[in-house]
Amino acid sequence: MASMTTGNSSRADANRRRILDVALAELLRDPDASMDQIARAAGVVRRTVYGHFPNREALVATLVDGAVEAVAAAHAAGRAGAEGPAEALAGGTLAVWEVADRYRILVALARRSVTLQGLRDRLAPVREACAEVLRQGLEAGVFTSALPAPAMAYVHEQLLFAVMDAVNDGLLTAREASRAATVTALTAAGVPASDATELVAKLSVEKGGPGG
Amino acid sequence: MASMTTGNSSRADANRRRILDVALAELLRDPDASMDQIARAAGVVRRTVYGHFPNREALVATLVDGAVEAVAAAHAAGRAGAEGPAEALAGGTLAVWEVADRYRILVALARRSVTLQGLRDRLAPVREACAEVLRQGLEAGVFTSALPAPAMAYVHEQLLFAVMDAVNDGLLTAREASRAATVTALTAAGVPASDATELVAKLSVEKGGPGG
DNA sequence: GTGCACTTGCACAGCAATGTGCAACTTACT
DNA sequence: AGTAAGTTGCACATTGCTGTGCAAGTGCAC
Repeated sequence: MASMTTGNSSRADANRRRILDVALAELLRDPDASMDQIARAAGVVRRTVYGHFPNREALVATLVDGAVEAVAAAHAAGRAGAEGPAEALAGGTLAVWEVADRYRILVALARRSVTLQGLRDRLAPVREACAEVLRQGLEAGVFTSALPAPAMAYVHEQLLFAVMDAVNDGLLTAREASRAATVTALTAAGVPASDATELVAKLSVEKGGPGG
Repeated sequence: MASMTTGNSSRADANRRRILDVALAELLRDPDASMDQIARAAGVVRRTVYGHFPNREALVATLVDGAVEAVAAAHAAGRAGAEGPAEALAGGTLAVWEVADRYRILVALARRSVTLQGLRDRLAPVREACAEVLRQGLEAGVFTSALPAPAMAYVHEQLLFAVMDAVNDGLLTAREASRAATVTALTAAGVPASDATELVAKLSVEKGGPGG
């Protein structure tokens, strides 16, 4: 057991992955899930988890690192090559939605937790990038809002989670949620509903989004 | 100590109130705040808290009851006498904002917590009332959205919290937040920005909101 | 200044979770 | 078969929180 971190058996590696996967889901369901709950859900004994991660904090940190990275990458990729703030906002939103399942846990964790407040900070760069896009849009007159750009970024973030909740509760399907969330995000930024719908439809087709 | 629930000394009553007040703030800061944290924050010993509330659950329940009631009442009052869905939505939003400080804890608690998941249900009536207003607005063509009315209600709710967070983080002042949040809520529902601003300005004056 | 209502300060039992140590056991590879 | 990495099943110490019991204290009212 000494070199469980360095050594690479197929089994050990698979277990590690599965523990991380399951932990993500389990912590989403209950941010206070115990190591035992996670271990059992992963089909493993608690002691084994401690073989892969020195403590709970390390496990969660690994999880958070991966999720933050994935979201940041998706957001950046979604904005790449966009023409104008509206396209950038829509593209980033659509892209982030792709990793939504993993993103959810982030905020579920960030909401509570004395232990994990650093997480909000970790996510700040993404929010700032978003705020910058919003700022440009306001300046260019593409966006309109009673709120300053940074506050709009907060709204944008929460708006996505609201739609995720709605999906979870069966109020709309995951298929339609992606575009609906993006349209709503643009609308909340003051883009006329018709323009927002049109833009998102165009981007969805380009990027090969769901439906047609 | 036998009749602390029935008897009424000025001191005991004041303590009870202060415990509830402080608990609200303390649980907002950390939904997992212990009885000891709450007690100390209220300038009291843990044992004393147990004199007023049989257990942690009862304390939180009292808190929740009060907050839910206040929010529901404010929401209803804000919609009273409104002409059309737009006014109803704006009025309800402005009114709810008044009790925002207490409302925040509700969702902070509802988000996590295996113990308190019933809270989301308790809040459901308010959300449903909101959804009904939204539905009427969609039907009347006053609102436009890619989302069904119930999902819009989710967005509406989260939008308010996003603005609250923004206020907490100093992105805008509490003074301007009330109207800005309401305008944004209307805008997210597809109401043109200019119309939304105008309507909210009118309502703010009528109801004697902040600023003018 | 006596009594009552409430508060305090301890002490206690109980529980749930964390993190470790160690001796078996199972796989997989050779 | 034999070896090594990984897994399991306990046992254990520790910690933090809950809820309760009881005796001594404090303030207010009459």
